[in-house]
Amino acid sequence: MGKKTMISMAVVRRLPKYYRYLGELLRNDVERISSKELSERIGFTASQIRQDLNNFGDFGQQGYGYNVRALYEEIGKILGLNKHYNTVIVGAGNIGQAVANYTNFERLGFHLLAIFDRNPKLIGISIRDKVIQDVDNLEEFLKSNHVDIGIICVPKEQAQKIADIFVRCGIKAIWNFAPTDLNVPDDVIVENVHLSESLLTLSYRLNEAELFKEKIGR
Amino acid sequence: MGKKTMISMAVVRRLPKYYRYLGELLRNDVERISSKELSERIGFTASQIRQDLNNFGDFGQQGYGYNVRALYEEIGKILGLNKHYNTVIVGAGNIGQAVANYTNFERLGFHLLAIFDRNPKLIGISIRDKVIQDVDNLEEFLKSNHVDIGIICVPKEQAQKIADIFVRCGIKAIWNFAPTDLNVPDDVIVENVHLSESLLTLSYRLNEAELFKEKIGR
DNA sequence: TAGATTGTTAATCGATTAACAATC
DNA sequence: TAGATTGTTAATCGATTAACAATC
Repeated sequence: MGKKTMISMAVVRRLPKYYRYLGELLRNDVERISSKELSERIGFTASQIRQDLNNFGDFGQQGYGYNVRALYEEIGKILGLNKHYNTVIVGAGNIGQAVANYTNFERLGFHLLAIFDRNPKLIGISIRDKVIQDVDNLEEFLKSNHVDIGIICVPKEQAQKIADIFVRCGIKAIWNFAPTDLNVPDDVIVENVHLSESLLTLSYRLNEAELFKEKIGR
Repeated sequence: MGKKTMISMAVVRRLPKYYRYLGELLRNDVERISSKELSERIGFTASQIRQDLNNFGDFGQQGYGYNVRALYEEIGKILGLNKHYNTVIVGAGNIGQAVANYTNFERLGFHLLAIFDRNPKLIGISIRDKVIQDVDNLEEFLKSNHVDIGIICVPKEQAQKIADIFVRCGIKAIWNFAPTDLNVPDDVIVENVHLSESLLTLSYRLNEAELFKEKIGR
């Protein structure tokens, strides 16, 4: 009996962490693991682990636990890692170059097809065998190449314009590093990486105790 | 009357977004805004906005709404942006360099003191006027300089070792870009940026509909 | 079989939304 | 004052945890 209900984002965001921990267990030749043991390592409750996994199927076995390799592979499939994705990066500045050079993504099945920038000083330079192309060629490129994921690494002022091109060319998933929110149709998925929001969260937490000490004093 | 209760992370993670939107309004010379108007722009409900802000104080005025500048500044203070932070980056690879070059952080009050790496080819090179130093000098440096935030951009195998040095030298906040979880004492805050988890979340969502189509077929 | 551990239901907890009295 | 909009309480919704029967 299949469940058609969409999975909550809270669950989805834990999946990559399961995958990472199971990969480590696998590399350490651990064959089986109970939700209780995994709980102690990963820091979620055993109950939550069982609930999470049961969203996708019955991967465990009573009295035994979970087979590490089988579960690792199942979660890999759930995450879509049995597939291959073509990506392009737009913006070859610091972050664009960092993402381009992160070879681990290639290993996971994310294949970088091309990099674009509008800066003449960068156009023509190679990053990992990819010549940086003029962003004016982006739309044409997307029309003649199938791209699954568009990666935006341009300044925030240009981000929406690039997103519009992506949408127009049928890209359904955008990985956005620009510090802004993108407007896209409902069928296009945007995953944001907002570094400065992460840093501000850190500075908030660093000051939190103090913040409320002052309040109490009032 | 001050509230001493800690704020939930759900609320905290929305604060930087409020700050960003208020900054934009300010730049567009918007003087006042109601929770309803802000709701339409930022995408949170008006009710949630009022609840969130009331965790920190009474910033609004009945019948008027919120003064944009005042609220912007208040949230800035809440986020700790009225203070100045010294940071160091360990790991001068792609991500380390990208973070070092992100000058916007400087503008927010995060001052980069030094960059470290263990690669002799990188040691001695300058990034934004900072000479990359040998990581063997890290501990000594931290003992003679006050550092608020340690930024980890080394491969995952070395990340815990660096975190241990940070903790030993009294650093209370770590911004971790290594794809691993760090073990630190309770009084040390870790903020993770796990790029590959973000990418896997994206690929999950790209495949979600399909995943459950298959399930139903069974 | 007995012990272990899952899958799953029920209970709890926390976060979001709705409603409205207070008040500018 | 009348209208608008907050601050805040109450209701709802969703996510996590606890409990335990099912079963390997």
